[in-house]
Amino acid sequence: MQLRRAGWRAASSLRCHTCAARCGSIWEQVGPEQLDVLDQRKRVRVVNPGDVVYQQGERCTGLYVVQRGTVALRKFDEAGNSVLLRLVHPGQALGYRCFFDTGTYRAQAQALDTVRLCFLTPALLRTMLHSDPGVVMGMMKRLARELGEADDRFLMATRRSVRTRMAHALLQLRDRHGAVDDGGVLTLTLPVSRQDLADLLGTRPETVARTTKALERDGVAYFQGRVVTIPDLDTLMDEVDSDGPA
Amino acid sequence: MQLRRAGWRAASSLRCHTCAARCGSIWEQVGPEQLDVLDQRKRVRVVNPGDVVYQQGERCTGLYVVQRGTVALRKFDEAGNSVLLRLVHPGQALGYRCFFDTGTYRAQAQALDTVRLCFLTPALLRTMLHSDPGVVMGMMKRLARELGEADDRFLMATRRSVRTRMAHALLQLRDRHGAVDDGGVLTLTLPVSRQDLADLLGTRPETVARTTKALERDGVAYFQGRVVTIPDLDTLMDEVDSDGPA
DNA sequence: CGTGCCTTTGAAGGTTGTCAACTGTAGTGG
DNA sequence: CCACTACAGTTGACAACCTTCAAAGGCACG
Repeated sequence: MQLRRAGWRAASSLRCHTCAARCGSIWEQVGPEQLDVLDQRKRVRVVNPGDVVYQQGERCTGLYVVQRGTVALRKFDEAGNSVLLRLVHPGQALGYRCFFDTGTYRAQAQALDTVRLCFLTPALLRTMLHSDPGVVMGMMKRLARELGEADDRFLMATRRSVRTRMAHALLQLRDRHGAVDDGGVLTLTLPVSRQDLADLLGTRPETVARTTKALERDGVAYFQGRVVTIPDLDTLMDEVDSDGPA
Repeated sequence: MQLRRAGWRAASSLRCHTCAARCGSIWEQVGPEQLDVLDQRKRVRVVNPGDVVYQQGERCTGLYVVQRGTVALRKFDEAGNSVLLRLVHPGQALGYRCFFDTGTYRAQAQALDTVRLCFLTPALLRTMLHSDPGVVMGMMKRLARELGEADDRFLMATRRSVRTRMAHALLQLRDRHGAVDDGGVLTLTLPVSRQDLADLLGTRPETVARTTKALERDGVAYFQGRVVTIPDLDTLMDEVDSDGPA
């Protein structure tokens, strides 16, 4: 069987009905019967930290949904340089762009930690799409939302300073990578390197370093490697608000 | 009838089967019978230059598809300042983001010239989505493609100079707003003001003025109001290529 | 312990944003 | 028909932000 490769598991190792990642995912509105179909026919794949889910340029054979962990989407140019496009978190789909459009992966997907993925063949996805109206709506909703986020990201990149963008990014990482301790201090563990962070913000590593230092100087956030300590969340949010409205 | 407002017309005034905008649109793969359904139940709306298709914040009542003309998507902040997010051309959907997601328009849609739109009620779209597999795939494909374009746009904005972005934008406008004369000279008519062009490029009007002047100085393109004359297309394309690969 | 890579730091310069004034143009009213 | 007004667009001066280049520091890995 083609799927018998490293990282692949039987579907039964993970039940859709109890999957935490399903909230907010494209399967949010799927009925119980269809969930059974999904359960039986999906495949689960586990990818180790740093390993590649798929390579840019590879032929796309189906659709992934992240169930656990964080995936980095990187784009390579001819010279072999890569840019981190964005992060993909649990509940989000992976590779849908080429699945529906080109048929070839237009970016590389790399696991940043131990990642668990659900894989759907085109046939299964088709079945899901046609059997349950909720799936279509769920997918549309997710794509539409990501399109909106792309707009916001463009505005953020072109109209705000790097410092503001950094603050914004930290706030966004809060949900997936943050934790609040007893004293109300927020600690978050960045899933990415400085270089990758620079790519996310649309700037250079040097500027990232200077900006983190500036935020430390002003008591907004403290950076030790990938661990960020934020004493007061409001101070961080003021960083975003104080730089122009909207 | 609610639809009896200025600009609304009966569906019969435009036949889907012969609609030029259908190529590349979400209806590209729709079968003849479903096209008849669409024909009968869709509504056509004509909007005059400068007039608003819908306002930001309005409740979304259905989905538009541009059949003719160019629509500007603008985002307003609390202070009333607006930013041109992007242009929407024939074949592209309008308002799908709020249709599937929030239910409220998150930007204003303004006609830049005389625009003809097809309007679908939620019920009709649902019918289309469920009756014809091609519609679902067509929509997914379009959304996926736009998502990819959003990524490219972000990379363009963060890693290229304004001059390069300007050249790139001119090339993109070529399809919809350009014309080549006998001598191989490309002439394009910008659908937007300098302020709007600045927004599209992610910069300021002053920088746009300086950049247009620089392109004229170097013989790449000549700007007279909204009319741009490009003597040699290759020279323009070199502008994009010469500034880093990919 | 050395090596290599990522990160940081410093210095310098370029690109872009900001502010202000000027120009041109379109629309208005006398 | 022309002056006036209003506003978009341009131009110039300047500053700030950010990038670039270079080198040193730090960390993980062999």
